Amino acid sequence: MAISEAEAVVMDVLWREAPRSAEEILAEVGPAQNWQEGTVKSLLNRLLRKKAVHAEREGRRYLYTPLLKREQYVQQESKGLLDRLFGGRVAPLVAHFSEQRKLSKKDIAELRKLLKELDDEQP
Amino acid sequence: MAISEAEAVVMDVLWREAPRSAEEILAEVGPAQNWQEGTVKSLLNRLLRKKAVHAEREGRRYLYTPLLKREQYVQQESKGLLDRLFGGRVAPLVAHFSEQRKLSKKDIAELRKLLKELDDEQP
DNA sequence: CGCCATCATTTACGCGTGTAAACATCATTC
DNA sequence: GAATGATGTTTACACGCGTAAATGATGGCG
Repeated sequence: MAISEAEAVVMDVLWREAPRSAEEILAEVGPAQNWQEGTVKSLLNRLLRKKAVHAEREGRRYLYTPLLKREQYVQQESKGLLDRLFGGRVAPLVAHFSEQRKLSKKDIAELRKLLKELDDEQP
Repeated sequence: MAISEAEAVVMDVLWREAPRSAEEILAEVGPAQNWQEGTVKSLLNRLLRKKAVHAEREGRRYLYTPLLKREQYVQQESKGLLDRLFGGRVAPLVAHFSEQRKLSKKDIAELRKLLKELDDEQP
């Protein structure tokens, strides 16, 4: 089963640093999200059930470690969107952002560099 | 309220051609999706409630037309993903697909063309 | 040892979703 | 004009999600 958006917020904390306790996660995510302790605990339990995190007892509490890798998650999510909206092809997606004027100078520079590298690697 | 994935499938049919009757929509989407008539009707009603489509009586049935434009929907969806996963920047997204070897020759060619055009337009 | 503070686990609840059956409406045919 | 068939509308139901309160377990303190 796919992990939900709220769950992904918790994963994000763990991807930045792990292992972490529920309390630490709450501290990092509570203010921005306005979540209470119970909320975070529930999300952690659902993530456990989905085998997206692993919990290891440390004294009185548990420390949580991500099992699902960020790269995997990003992969699934972006492939889903790409397939649903752009026929699975990257260029139309970029074209979309381009039309939308959502390409920053920095983006353009980086894209150029990226293409150059692809060139070099495959002459 | 945002439109759901199943609802988007119905919208897709309407974006390809509109107006259309429920029956026509079912004919196009039923086989692939394994949906029954009631399902499509419900989705249409929810889309009506969300003001994503408009219905106009034509004799005994209704003809549905999209109100939400495909471009708007694509915009929302892709901005959401971009913000959530790539800090709102396009280049990292493309880099991600590049690492994943998801860039086809065609993609690369098109991206190159796109960058060239951006160049020309803003000398 | 018994109680309090900490954690975690369970249970709850309203809401959207996917899916569809039940019901209502209305035009067409006998 | 009543029965039939085609459409649309209402209602239903299980499930995941966001959010949190209630309950349970456990280790430390007096």
